[in-house]
Amino acid sequence: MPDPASDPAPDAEPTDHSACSIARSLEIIGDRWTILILRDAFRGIRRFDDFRRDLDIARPVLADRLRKLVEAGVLVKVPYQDRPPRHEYRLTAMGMELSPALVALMHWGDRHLSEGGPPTVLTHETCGHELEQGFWCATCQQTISPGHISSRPGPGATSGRHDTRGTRARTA
Amino acid sequence: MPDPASDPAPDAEPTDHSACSIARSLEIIGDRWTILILRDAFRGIRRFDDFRRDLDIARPVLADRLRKLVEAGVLVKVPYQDRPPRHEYRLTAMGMELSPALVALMHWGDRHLSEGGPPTVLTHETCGHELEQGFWCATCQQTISPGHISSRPGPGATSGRHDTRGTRARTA
DNA sequence: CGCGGTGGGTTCTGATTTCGAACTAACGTC
DNA sequence: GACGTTAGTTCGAAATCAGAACCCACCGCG
Repeated sequence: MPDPASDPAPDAEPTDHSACSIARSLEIIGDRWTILILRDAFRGIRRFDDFRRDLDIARPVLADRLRKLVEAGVLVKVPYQDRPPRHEYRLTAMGMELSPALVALMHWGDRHLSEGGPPTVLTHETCGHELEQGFWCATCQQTISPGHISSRPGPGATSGRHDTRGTRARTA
Repeated sequence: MPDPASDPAPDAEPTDHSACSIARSLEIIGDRWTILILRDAFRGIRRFDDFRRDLDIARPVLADRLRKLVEAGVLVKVPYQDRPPRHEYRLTAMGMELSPALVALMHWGDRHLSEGGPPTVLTHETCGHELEQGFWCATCQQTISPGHISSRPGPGATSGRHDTRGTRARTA
């Protein structure tokens, strides 16, 4: 069980960034505006001007980010009227699968950056109770705490180990 | 049960960004380099020069990002020798709690951006089986699919609803 | 003691990017 | 036919970036 605290500096060879999924993801959504655009998309915003108004973002920047997101397959342009050709931007399935990442970011902000009371809480629609985001072992049918996670790097992974768990809060 | 697909453009009033946890989080980690630095930190890298070598990042940029992360409380400087004063950068508890976000990003990249084989897989340390990241209802003792999530905005949340689920892949 | 090497930076450049304000364009409406 | 709406593009100013050089404290070496 590797523990970063007892394992000072494993390697120094430059990581091949093109082979790291995080780096690849960041090439698409690694931009402050882009993530806020996606957040708005999850909130139901779809039209150019609504994004612009809500985000108070410059038009060229918005146009650029939307274009890139469409190119990447995260959003699609769906026409909603013909005779001035107008379309809206919708999340694709690929885009929707970013939801865990957005939620994780929101939770982190909630926990550590908010002052005054509990912010957004996700609830189970059928029972109404609070949900937590975590890791689930389908075989053992139980949730896993970060301390019990190993990683097995596949072909597309960064070289070597890639612990995403932490050192049990010992470092703080 | 709000569904973005049947609910075209809910609002146009500008969102108060300072009141959105995602926006607040992005103020700290909303930067390509910053996230890569954190990824490295999770991999066990701790020293200035190791970050620099691994990321191939310019010194001033690295120094700036590390300083900001320390200011924000995501990293701490821990001295590891005295007589040339040297220190390493370690994740705080707060920093470690970014792990779900990083993992979500990695998973997304793995699923949608990787070519050729399955990349990094997280496994349950005790049973060895593959883990999935998801939502868990502690009351019902079951995982929840994105379609069964509601959100209840608290004081620190964005105004109104904040669906993080999507429109059941209908949009693609 | 003088000299190079190392870790951890800062300061100074220019080159990119990013941004916002203004303009374009196509259409609908009064 | 002047005006508003939607969705952009073009253009110059401003922030950001990378890179090279420089600094400093220390260590080991001869």
